[in-house]
Amino acid sequence: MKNTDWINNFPGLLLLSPEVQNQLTSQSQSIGLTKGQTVFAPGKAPENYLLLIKGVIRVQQVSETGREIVLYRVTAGESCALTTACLMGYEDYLAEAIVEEDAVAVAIPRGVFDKLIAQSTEFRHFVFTAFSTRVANLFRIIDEVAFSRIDIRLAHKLLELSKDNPQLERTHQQLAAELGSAREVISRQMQEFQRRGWITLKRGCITILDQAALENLSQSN
Amino acid sequence: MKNTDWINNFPGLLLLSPEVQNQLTSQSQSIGLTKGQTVFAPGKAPENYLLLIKGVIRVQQVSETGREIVLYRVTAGESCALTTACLMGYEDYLAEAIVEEDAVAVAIPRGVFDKLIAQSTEFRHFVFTAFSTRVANLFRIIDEVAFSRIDIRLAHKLLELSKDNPQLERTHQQLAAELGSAREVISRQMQEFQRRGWITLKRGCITILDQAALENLSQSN
DNA sequence: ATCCTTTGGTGACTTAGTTACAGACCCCAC
DNA sequence: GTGGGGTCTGTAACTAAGTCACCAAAGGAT
Repeated sequence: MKNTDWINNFPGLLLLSPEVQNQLTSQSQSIGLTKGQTVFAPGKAPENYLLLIKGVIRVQQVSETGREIVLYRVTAGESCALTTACLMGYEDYLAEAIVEEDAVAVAIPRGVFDKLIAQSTEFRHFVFTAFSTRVANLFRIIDEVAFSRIDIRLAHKLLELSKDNPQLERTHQQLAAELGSAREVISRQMQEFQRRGWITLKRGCITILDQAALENLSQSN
Repeated sequence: MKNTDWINNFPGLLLLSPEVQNQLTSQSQSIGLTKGQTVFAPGKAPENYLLLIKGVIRVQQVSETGREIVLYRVTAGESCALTTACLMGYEDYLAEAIVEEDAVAVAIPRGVFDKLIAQSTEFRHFVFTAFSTRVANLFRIIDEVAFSRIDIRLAHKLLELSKDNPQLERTHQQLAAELGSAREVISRQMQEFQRRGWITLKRGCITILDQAALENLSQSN
């Protein structure tokens, strides 16, 4: 990537001195990631600090029994902070990252990353902020999995995933994987939502009819 | 604390150059923490990076409905890495830390911490390693809460908490809070363990009779 | 059209969490 | 010692969630 405009996607990086920005752009390279590709997995260590310019990467955990739960998504303008940190600590890593929508990322080699961390307060701040956002998110997931009802979590997730358009192309199985639940459980809950006229179901597609009702449920503790 | 011996408690810090070690010891101060004290809580921000020399700090999450789950413990020779990082990112923080056994900690002011991170590769490595260990632990908790049976988790927790001596002074309620479960559930499971002759129960005290049996269960996926 | 795969529906059952108590234990005051 | 009050544990009935086994519908490929 000759073009260095990508840095504009990251407000936190615009605070860096021109000199540091220059190092970032000159000593990194952009890579393409295609849908379905595994960015990292237990035992498969990424060598770079990744900044996502385009696309979506899903980070999820898979249990021994094959059940899954989505931990978070990395979208354009965000970094893979958490995963990289884990690797810097040489911890065995239990999650995996899958490209959900074709993506372009800037890869910052470990050595450069390390140097920039040392050099730039602003870069450190950028990295740590990304870090703490993810960690706070993990805390929230623990809270939800441990203490929240599944109907509330499902309502919340439907809203989160449908953000802009009310058509949501997901299978019940995929939604179950989002929440770390079972397909049958999600199917039943969605039938109940449909019975109440909040959504309609078609094979592989959910249409949200009553967003307000879902919001109301999802906030009800 | 005039004495600078505390640094010996942290193998990772012994790798630092004498100069950096000197900065650490000269620009920090030790503080005493008494049992039951709140080290931080949602809305109560710690100002320092803490290194624990003695004692135990418990980090836990409390749900809106009052249910609790223990996330991890900081013991002598460890740091409060995660919490500090969260604060550096200015994230709203959902967990709280309670002193479980009278403790002594070295408090490194934020400014000094920041300077050392910039200066020393080894210090960075120390901090990131601590960090990633905690994050990996959060991943494990999510996995267990979402996918593990409560009897298996309980067996595991009993072993973890009883490490050296088979007498374990905890109430059922406390164990439930460890696992993010309910007291009645834990009571029932422990009665079952007792029925099988694995433990005996007295008010506020569990005695482990058959450690092997518990280990066997806790490993059975 | 037929076959096959994916997706969704259903009922019976197990496990976990909730609610609402009652009873046991323990410490302290008297 | 006796009597209370608080803490801790036991129990039963119920709801919520997850599991298992199976079937049926939808949609794509040949």
